[in-house]
Amino acid sequence: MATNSIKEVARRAGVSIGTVSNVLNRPDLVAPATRQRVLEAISTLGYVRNDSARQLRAGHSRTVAVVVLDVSNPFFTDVVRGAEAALDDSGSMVIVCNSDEDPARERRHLDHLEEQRVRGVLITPVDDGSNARLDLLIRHGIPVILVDRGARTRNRCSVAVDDVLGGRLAATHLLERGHRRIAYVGGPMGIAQVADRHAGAAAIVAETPQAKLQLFEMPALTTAYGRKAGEQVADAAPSRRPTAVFCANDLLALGVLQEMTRRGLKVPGDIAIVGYDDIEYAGAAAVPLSSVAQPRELLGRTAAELLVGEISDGELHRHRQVLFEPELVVRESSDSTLSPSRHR
Amino acid sequence: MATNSIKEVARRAGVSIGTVSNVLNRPDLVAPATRQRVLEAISTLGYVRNDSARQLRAGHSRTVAVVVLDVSNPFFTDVVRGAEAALDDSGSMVIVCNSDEDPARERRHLDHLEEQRVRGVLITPVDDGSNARLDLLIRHGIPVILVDRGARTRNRCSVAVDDVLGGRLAATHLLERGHRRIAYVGGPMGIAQVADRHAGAAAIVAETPQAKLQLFEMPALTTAYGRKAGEQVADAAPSRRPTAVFCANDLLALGVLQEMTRRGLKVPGDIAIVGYDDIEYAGAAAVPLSSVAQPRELLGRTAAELLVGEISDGELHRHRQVLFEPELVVRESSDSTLSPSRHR
DNA sequence: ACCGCTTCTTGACTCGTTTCAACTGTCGAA
DNA sequence: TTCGACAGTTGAAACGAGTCAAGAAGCGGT
Repeated sequence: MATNSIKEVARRAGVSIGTVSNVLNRPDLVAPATRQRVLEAISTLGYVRNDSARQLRAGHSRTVAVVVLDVSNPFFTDVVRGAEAALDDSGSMVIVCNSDEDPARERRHLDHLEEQRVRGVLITPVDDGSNARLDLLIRHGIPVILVDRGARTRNRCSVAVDDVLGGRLAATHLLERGHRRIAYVGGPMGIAQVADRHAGAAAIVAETPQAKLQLFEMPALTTAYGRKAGEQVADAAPSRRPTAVFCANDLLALGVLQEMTRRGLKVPGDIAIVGYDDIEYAGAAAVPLSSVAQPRELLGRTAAELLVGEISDGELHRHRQVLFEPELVVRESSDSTLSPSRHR
Repeated sequence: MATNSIKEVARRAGVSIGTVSNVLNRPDLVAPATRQRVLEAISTLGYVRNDSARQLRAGHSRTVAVVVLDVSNPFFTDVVRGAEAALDDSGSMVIVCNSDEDPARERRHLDHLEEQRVRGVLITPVDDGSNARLDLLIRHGIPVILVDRGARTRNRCSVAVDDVLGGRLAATHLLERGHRRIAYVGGPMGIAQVADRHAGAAAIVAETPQAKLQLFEMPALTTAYGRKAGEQVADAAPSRRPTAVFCANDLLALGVLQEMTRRGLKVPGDIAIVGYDDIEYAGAAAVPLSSVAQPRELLGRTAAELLVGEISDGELHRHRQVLFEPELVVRESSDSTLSPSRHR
């Protein structure tokens, strides 16, 4: 029962295997009566197509893999959602692989995916070292779309969000509200996103006389380090203390918010806070958090569409680098104008 | 270059395909010199095994599927993590499928997985209607492990967490802190978890004289409905207002917390709050949230282990139903004793 | 020179599907 | 009566890897 092949079905229906295959793949080629008989045989036998055999014949599978840095990160789960939505009615299946920021795991996944001859890979690579492995994939004929990493080389498509612009948006907003001493709480500057967001903010701040952007570089982008950063900011002498904090992600921002609340500093009255990513809980925080939102689903959807394009274009495909614009969502945590008197 | 088979390798190395296969699968059978030659051929050709062909021959794949209700839900991502950890060194690969609570999507996934002859399926089914489909899978020889759903029928293994106990833990805790008027904020009672948690709490409350559990049934388990529930609770006449709220999940609890804060009610002073699930942000809320924690990774890990067991046991496998115990994590939101004077 | 033994190596066959050239009927037109 | 056209149907030949009975080669002993 577990192993019923097309051959069994053919025997049962009194036709050849070719006909069964036709019923399955080009039903209109088969006479209605025959088709009926075959379908009955299929259902009484409980026959289920064997995908391995199909793939072997076809030379490739119909699955698309999404390799993410962290399955539990809402950013990536939304990207996956978008990709799924785009591929839903193309007959392909999406499988999600979790590299967990571990190069070895990523490698293992890519090896396995190549053995599976997947149709294509959407990936946020762990580091630049992945590039050699990805080049190999591409040379072996498996299209690769980079997600949230601008492609340095031009031999692949990519989708990303403009982090520099995100930094500019946040800084512009805070400057408009009258803030002149602004803190940037970030993670390791080795992370491109962290550095880019800083660069954008710094560029805008530099254009404003008397405005200063003070950098706090934390070891990781977590709530705990957010609290620590909050301490450092709050400990500054009142006359030099930043009146606003822009954080590289929302977890840091929530940490900062907690610490301010703990110390009885009012948000946004004493300190305004802007986060980044607009995670689900940003709006649900004690003081709803302003945040730079990225079009996450769109990112996944577009990546998938680029992939479909690349597959169907074949040889004459031109790789594209798509860059999306983030949007600032202003909520209570930064929504007050600093009275001029508060300066200096 | 894209299509290199074992045959190419054999030609290149001047051996037969059988020998190449042996190098790949039982290297010790091959003389070192030959092995070396084959390995060189493999690397100069950039040969990559074709998994479809292997699977076709083997009769089944080496992947295990996890079908979850919602990829973005931390509960499930942790379950996936656990399963991955357990299967990491078994040579199997984990793929994640997202049913998104949609029976049709779930069906499509299961169909596809069966065609792929996956080694096994860990699934939290959308509803009881899935059972027929799952029975079919099992009859076709694919082991199914139910996650977070007690198995009604005995033809499959399952892992779950005791939600009734979770309700008891929360209620016991609140009663011990002196609360007698307790609210249960839940979602649709059609959801087994919601009903079970209520049942547990109700049972304990019923044992305590003068204690009352008031039910607030919201349409969904979201922060927004948490706020709404918070309004209802707070609007009660002070003499009848609950002094504690037990929520069916943390999102509801965060909503309640927000609403209380908005109205200037002190948590836990005026109202104590206990949530459920212990999501990442529970501890990071404005007032750190007490919550009933489930051993999520353990759930996934155990499910995977049951699967591995079932595969290796073969015919003589006895299905098991594993039930884990949740744990109450007490944090600030419920951590104060109600003074007796506050009663009535 | 032959035997028995071990150590490698071979290649035809198998897995289940798709494909496609070839075949069988049937019908209408010339 | 023969011919082509057409609609269905057939079955052998792939696809790539794993298996295993059988064979080859080497070696020591008699």
